[in-house]
Amino acid sequence: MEKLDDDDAVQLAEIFHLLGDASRLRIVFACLEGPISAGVLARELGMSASLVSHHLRLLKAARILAGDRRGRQIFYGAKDDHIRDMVRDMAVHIKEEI
Amino acid sequence: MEKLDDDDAVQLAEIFHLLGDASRLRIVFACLEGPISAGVLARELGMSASLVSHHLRLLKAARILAGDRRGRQIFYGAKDDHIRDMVRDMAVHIKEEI
DNA sequence: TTAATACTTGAATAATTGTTTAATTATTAG
DNA sequence: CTAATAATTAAACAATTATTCAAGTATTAA
Repeated sequence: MEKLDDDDAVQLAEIFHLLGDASRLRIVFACLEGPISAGVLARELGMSASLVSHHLRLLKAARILAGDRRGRQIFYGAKDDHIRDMVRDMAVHIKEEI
Repeated sequence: MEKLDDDDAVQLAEIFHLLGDASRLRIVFACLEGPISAGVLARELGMSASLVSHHLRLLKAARILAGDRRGRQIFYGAKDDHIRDMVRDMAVHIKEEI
């Protein structure tokens, strides 16, 4: 890992870009702790349901989060363990740095 | 590492946001390979000198890159080893994921 | 000094994107 | 069935930001 071609750069940048918004990042971290419904996310983070939903759509599309419907609620969590570890590791790295 | 308060989210998001642009990401990776002048960066990446300079300013401000003047050229590289490792690790994680 | 090179800066533009508002779909309870 | 809850969607808006263009500041060579 040293070389980064143009397509890699675009793909990588897309993921970084998704994590590069404070609202979305807070949503992602809230989901890392365990499945949480869209409504509870909105309430706990103090965002409108609409805004949370918009961000969830992007995070789902990027396969960072996954939704699991149960009744009329949809619970969101990390798409898989690898994603969870990745996000945590990146946060650890950056927090050490600052 | 589980809790992320609002300030953390903003700070973290700022770094992610900087890496979340393909042009800037290509600049960062080019600099990871070793000190490289702004002009060579522009030529090799096919960007205008002005654009590269604007991006370098942001990356310097965030202490991701550092510049070292030598004659009339300024060579840019990772601010320190920790930054270098961090960026590489994040890229590795994400490339594994996709 | 002047001329040339290397890089930066500021202003303007073009494009993207985060957020809101209002309307809509899905699911369940009565 | 209707009413109520949970979430999504579309359109519009506001704000941010990537990029370009033109002018400006260092540094060195002649």
